[in-house]
Amino acid sequence: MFFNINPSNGVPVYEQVSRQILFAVAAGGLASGEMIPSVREMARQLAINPNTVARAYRQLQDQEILETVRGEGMAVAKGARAKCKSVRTKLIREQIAQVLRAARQSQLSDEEIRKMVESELK
Amino acid sequence: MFFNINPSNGVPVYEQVSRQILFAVAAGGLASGEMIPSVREMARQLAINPNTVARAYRQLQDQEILETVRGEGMAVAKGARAKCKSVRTKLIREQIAQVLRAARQSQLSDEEIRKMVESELK
Amino acid sequence: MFFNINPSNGVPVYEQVSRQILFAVAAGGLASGEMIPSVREMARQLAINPNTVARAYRQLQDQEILETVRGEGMAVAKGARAKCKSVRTKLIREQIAQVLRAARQSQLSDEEIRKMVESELK
Amino acid sequence: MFFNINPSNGVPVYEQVSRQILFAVAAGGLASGEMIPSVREMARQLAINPNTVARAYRQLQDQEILETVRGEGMAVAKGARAKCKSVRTKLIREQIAQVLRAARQSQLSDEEIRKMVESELK
DNA sequence: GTGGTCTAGACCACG
DNA sequence: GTGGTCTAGACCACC
Repeated sequence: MFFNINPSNGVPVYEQVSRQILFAVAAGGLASGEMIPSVREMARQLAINPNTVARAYRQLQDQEILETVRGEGMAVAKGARAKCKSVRTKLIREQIAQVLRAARQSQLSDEEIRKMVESELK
Repeated sequence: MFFNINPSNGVPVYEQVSRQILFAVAAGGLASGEMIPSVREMARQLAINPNTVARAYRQLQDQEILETVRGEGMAVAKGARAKCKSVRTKLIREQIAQVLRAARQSQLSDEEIRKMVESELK
Repeated sequence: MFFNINPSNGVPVYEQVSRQILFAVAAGGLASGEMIPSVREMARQLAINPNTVARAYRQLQDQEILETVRGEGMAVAKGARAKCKSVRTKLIREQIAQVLRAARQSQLSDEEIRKMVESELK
Repeated sequence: MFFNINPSNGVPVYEQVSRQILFAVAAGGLASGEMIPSVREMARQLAINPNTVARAYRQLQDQEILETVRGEGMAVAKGARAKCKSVRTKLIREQIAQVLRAARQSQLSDEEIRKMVESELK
């Protein structure tokens, strides 16, 4: 697992964790049925509190992306990849929509917006 | 003033206020030298706490977009419009950059991103 | 608020809290827009830890039954009543289905099951 | 033995095992005196931990539903069938009572409850 | 004052 | 060993 956590980032740590797992599943780096590192192990690797990891895992469990295997740990649920892909797309889409709304509200023309996007895509 | 405030929105209320004033100036709806409603009046109209309005005004004052007129209240500063336009553009630019970073981190290709932007621009 | 918490009940405390709020909304005891007691206040009344209350509230917020009003507290979201009613019914329905499945799996006839239900309804 | 074990099910695995044996005896699928598979054999078949099977067997032994036969293994005890039937009934009865309590607490009328039960009985 | 996040440490049932 | 729950106490931004 190669996760980067930035604790002073505005984005909550548990969100960073769950999002990176979600993206990893969406990208195929974590397959259905595969076990993920235990709460304690992940906490140790990321140098954060186990409760924070547990919260991230719980969030994914609520979305049926992870499932607990009693006494063993947590595994990627079946059908998780499709779900993660769609969630990922929806997340990005929402963010884009939000920015574009702000941009328009501030009277930028579509052409100006496009130019900004292109210049940021480099 | 036709501002919409949404207190259960994620965005701090004082931010919503100051941003909407900033955008109004940038768009020419508020001209240099024009007086803006008093803290109390604005608070009454928006049904929010006067402290919150004061904070928004203070923030704009720090950016030299508003200025106090002794004994009268606050007015839009000289040169505010140009400043607001540039701030507005920088704000939007930053937001776009941030979203694009997130999109890339989640493994979307530039082409997919462009398509999403276009579809959201409708 | 007249909530009963039983900490040694099998059912997690945060679940008891969120369920009782959900039922109160479903029953009309808490109307949309109404503020609910603050995390700290509720924790004090129930003599439990604020974090536990916060978890219950968060759970309801994820279901869009509660919403946070910045700096003020949490309020019952609009449309919450209908949602609570349907969730409540679904919860009960699931439990009933589960029990009936168990009953049938253990070879009880429908008639015997009906008799048990009636006798328990007293 | 045709048992289904689901480790990500909420119900402890050892409970699932012991309950399914209990039901099998109650239903007559396992007669008094009949040997049941050894701990190891059962564990192999169900692909679970032998300790878990042992715990299930021990539980049934405590209820005098299974008994050890020196040097041979475990067998269904004399009088087990009647006992299993009564345990089974008690279990179901308790579950029904519990659900009905929950249903009432959530303000459903007896009539509504009956309707739900009937609809779930199909 | 409010909720939100994070840490720390404890206890539990389960396998 | 695993996850789940709960407590306690700290810090933050916001109103």
